[in-house]
Amino acid sequence: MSLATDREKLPAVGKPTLYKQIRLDIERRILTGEWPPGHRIPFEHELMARYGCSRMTVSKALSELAQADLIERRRKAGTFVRRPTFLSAVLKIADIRAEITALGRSYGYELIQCSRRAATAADRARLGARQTGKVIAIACRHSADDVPFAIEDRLIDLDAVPEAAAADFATEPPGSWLLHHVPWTEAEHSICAIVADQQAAAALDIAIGAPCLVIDRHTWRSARPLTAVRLLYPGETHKLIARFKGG
Amino acid sequence: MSLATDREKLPAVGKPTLYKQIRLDIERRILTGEWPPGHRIPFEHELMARYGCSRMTVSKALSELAQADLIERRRKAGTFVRRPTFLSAVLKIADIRAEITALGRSYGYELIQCSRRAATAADRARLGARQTGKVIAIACRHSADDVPFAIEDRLIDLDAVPEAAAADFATEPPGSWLLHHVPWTEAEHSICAIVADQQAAAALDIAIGAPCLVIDRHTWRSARPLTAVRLLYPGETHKLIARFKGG
DNA sequence: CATGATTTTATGTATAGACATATAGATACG
DNA sequence: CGTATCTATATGTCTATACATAAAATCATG
Repeated sequence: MSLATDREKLPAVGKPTLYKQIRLDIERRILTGEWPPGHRIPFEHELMARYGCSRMTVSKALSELAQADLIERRRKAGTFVRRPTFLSAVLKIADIRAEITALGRSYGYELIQCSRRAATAADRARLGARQTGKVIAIACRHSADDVPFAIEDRLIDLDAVPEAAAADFATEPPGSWLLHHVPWTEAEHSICAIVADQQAAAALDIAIGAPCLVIDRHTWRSARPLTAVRLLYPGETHKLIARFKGG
Repeated sequence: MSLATDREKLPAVGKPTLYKQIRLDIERRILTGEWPPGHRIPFEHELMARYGCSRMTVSKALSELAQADLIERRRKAGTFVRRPTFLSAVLKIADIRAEITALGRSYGYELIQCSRRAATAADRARLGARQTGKVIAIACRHSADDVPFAIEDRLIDLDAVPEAAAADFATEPPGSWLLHHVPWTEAEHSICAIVADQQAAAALDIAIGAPCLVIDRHTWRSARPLTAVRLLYPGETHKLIARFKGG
C-alpha cells in the first residue's frame, strides 16, 4: 500500500522522529487548551491518515501520552484528554550533601549523636514496624559554608537494613549512605511548619520561635519500613521547589 | 519461525500481558537491588531469548521503564539501571475546594478583597511579566467546617487571562475557576515556613507568632505568566503529603 | 604513540498484518 | 418498557522484518 504523500507538515525543528512529532503536536493542542479536558482526540485510523503513517506509530505516541497521564484511552470509545483534578508537581528532594555541593557551597557534616539500641515502643510506632529488634538512632547537622543548613533526626531499622551496622555515620551522612547503599520501593514525605524550640534554635543558630520547615520522610522496601527521618530547616531561608512536569 | 517454547515462567497474577510481565520483572530486580544502579541489564536479544518473544515486545517494556526514568538506554553500549540522584516525589496539590470536600468536610469560601487595577511595578515583579496592563488582585479565605483552612493572596494577569474579567470571584474561588477554565503549561511551587504576623493570625484564627506553611505558586502558559498565588496554611495542623512514584 | 578512518553492534524508528479484548450501541426478547 | 444478547469497532498486544543512527571497538596510518 502506498504511503500518503500528503503527510501534514509539522514544524520540523531539528527533525525529530515522526512519533515524537505526533506526540508533541497532540501535547501542544492539549496544553494550549485547543483540545480541552474530556475532548475525544481523533481515532487512531484518523491520525494514521493525518500523519500518513502506520497505526503502530500513532499508537506509540499515544501510549507515551497515556503513560504521562495526559490522555486516557478507552477501548471502543476512543482516546480522551484527561481532566486534571490535581496540580501534580514533582518535588525533587536531593540528598542534602549533594544539594549543597551542587550549589557550589562547602558541605559540612557533624554527628551529634548515634546510638544503637533495642527498639522501644516509641521507635516501633515511629517506624510503623510491628516487630523490630534493633534500631540505630542518629542526630546530625548539615551545614553550608559553615552556616547551619538543616538538622536531621533519623531512625534506621537494623533488622531491615543490617548493612547499616557497618556504616560509619561519623564521617558519612546517613542520608547519603542510605541513598547509595539501600534500595527502596516507596517513600512518603510529610511537610509542615513549626517554630523552633530551644534545642532546634541552638542547633540551627536561629532564634527561639523562628519558623522551621519540617520534612518527615518514611522509606519502605516492599511495605517494610527501612528508615524514618525528620529534617528541620530554617523556614525563611530554605525553600523547597516543586516543578510541574507534564510527561 | 517457531516461537521459543522455553519461555521463562513468571508469576502470572491475573495473566498480565507479556510486555508488562517483562516490565514488572525488570522493575522488581531494580527495586530489590538485585540489579543496582549502573548495572547493565541484558541486551535486547538476550531478553528476547529469555522471554521467548520478539524484539519489539522487550523494547516496549524497556521504553516504558526509560520513560519512567528507571533505566537509561545508550546506543551500542546497552541499557543501564539509573543512579537516582534525587528522591523524586510527586506532590499532589489539589484545588483547595476539592481537597476539603474530598475530606468530607464542609467547604467555606469568603472573598476578602478583589480589585482590578493597572499593574504596578510590584505586580509586574511578582508575576515576572515584563509588560502587563491590567491585573486582578484577590484576597480570600478558605475554611473547612467553619474553621479557617488557608488564606490566599492572588494576582492574575488580565492580559494573559482576559476571561478572568468575567468570572465572579465572590462566589467561586479563583483557584477552582482557573483550574477549570485556563489551560497552562508550567507551574512552579516554592514552599517555606514563616510565622504569622498580626494580619495572618487574625485571618487564620491562630496566635501571632504561630508557624505557617507557605506555598507560592507561579503558573505559566508557554512561558507567559498567568497568575501568582501565595497560600498560607496553619503550619502545625496542615501537612503536605508527597509520595514517591516509581513509573 | 597518537590520531583518524572503518567496522561492528545495540538501540531507535517504522511498517504491514494478525489476533485479542473490552465495550458502546444496536437489536431481540420477555 | 426494561433487559439480555449480539455486533461492530477502537484500542491492546505481538510478530517478523527493515533500515537508521550513534557510539564503542578496532584497525590503519603518520
